[in-house]
Amino acid sequence: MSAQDDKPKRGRPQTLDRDTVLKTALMSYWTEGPTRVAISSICQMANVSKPGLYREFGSDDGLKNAVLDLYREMVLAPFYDILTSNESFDQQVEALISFTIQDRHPLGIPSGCLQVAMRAHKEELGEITRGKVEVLRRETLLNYERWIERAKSRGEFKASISSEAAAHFCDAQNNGAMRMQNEGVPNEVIRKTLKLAFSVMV
Amino acid sequence: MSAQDDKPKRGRPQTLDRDTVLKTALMSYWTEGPTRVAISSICQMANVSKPGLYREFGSDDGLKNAVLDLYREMVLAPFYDILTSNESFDQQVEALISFTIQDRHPLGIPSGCLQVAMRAHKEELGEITRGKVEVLRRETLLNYERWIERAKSRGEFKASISSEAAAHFCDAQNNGAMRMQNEGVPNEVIRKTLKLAFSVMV
DNA sequence: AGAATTACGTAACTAAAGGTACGTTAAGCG
DNA sequence: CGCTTAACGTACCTTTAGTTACGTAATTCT
Repeated sequence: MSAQDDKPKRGRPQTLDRDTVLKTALMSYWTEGPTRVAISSICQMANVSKPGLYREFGSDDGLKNAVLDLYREMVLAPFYDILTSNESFDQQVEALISFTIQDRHPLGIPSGCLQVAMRAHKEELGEITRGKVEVLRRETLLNYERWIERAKSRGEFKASISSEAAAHFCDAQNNGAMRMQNEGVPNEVIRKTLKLAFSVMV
Repeated sequence: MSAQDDKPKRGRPQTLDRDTVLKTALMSYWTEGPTRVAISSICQMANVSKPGLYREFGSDDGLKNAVLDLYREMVLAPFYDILTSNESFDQQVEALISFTIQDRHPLGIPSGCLQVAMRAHKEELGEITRGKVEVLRRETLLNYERWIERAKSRGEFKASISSEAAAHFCDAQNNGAMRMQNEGVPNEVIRKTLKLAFSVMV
């Protein structure tokens, strides 16, 4: 199991940089939309050949699936972290809002959310990617649910509603914020809608 | 201006039924998603030839644009009507929720909302359709805004938030509900999230 | 060194979808 | 009747995007 770097490599060494391809694809999908980026375009940007990419990821579907894994690690995990932090519930809500509507230009981060986009385009994705999207959706909802359960047990959650429905509610607010961002609604307006929405819980 | 039915028709009479094509396309786009239905497929279902359809609508873009007009008339207008009814604000809210989560199977209506789908796929649409989508988006927001202004002037609107932001908030809730419907969330859960959301306003 | 192995990338192939050229047909007009 | 007008629909064209066949190059093993 100790897959060290020193593999006794046989045959021509690989020059394709998996990480570069993944990051290139991630940013493209995020910026342009997951169904609007051609494999060829990714190959050009990442300076790899099409067969090279196919050797590494198997298919368009395989690539998107791998990109989602990366997105989960880079974006979703930090988001989830807020939900399990040691802050108070209303501090966490505040953190979620800040995370969501932070000014992204300076950070080189595209607007919107790749998960939201993938979910909106679910039907146009391959089988593997669709499966991953569904897994991430459930994971997201579960994280919200646990967060709310914890807040309830501390008496910090005010609304009288099932944690399941509350999780869907939070998810809807986040989706809405990401959509507004894509549609060009000013960040301040988005912030107000989120504040209003979350005010029913704290 | 009196374009009566009795046109002095010259040349071969048209057999293509514009209305049938529009309804067929509308239901297909609504059910499958506006970017997942091929022109050829609509032609087959509506029993028209491709050149025939192109003669009538000019292009894929023209067809989608015309379909949106029909959707506005068939679905959005009745929705807007709720916002201008003579009921009290909370009755209107109740009506909106009922309209949104009504059981559609018996009525032969697909789940989700074509406007929501079009907005989510805006980048993949032609210029004309994209324009129409934007017009409808503004119209929807404006209708919410007027509704809220009216409720405020009657003292029925409780939240202290600009009408603009409140309109975006309502729009987000509706979008969220339609997305949940597409993702298979039970109607009762959707109802609960809507109740929770709108509870901040009444 | 040469056999075995593995990755490389050019140049195709294939399918799907939007769109159209063009000969045909059905009407009114003179 | 034939001329004009206008819609009809078969059979194509064109582009785009996912995918791969195949000859070549770079390594390790014996």
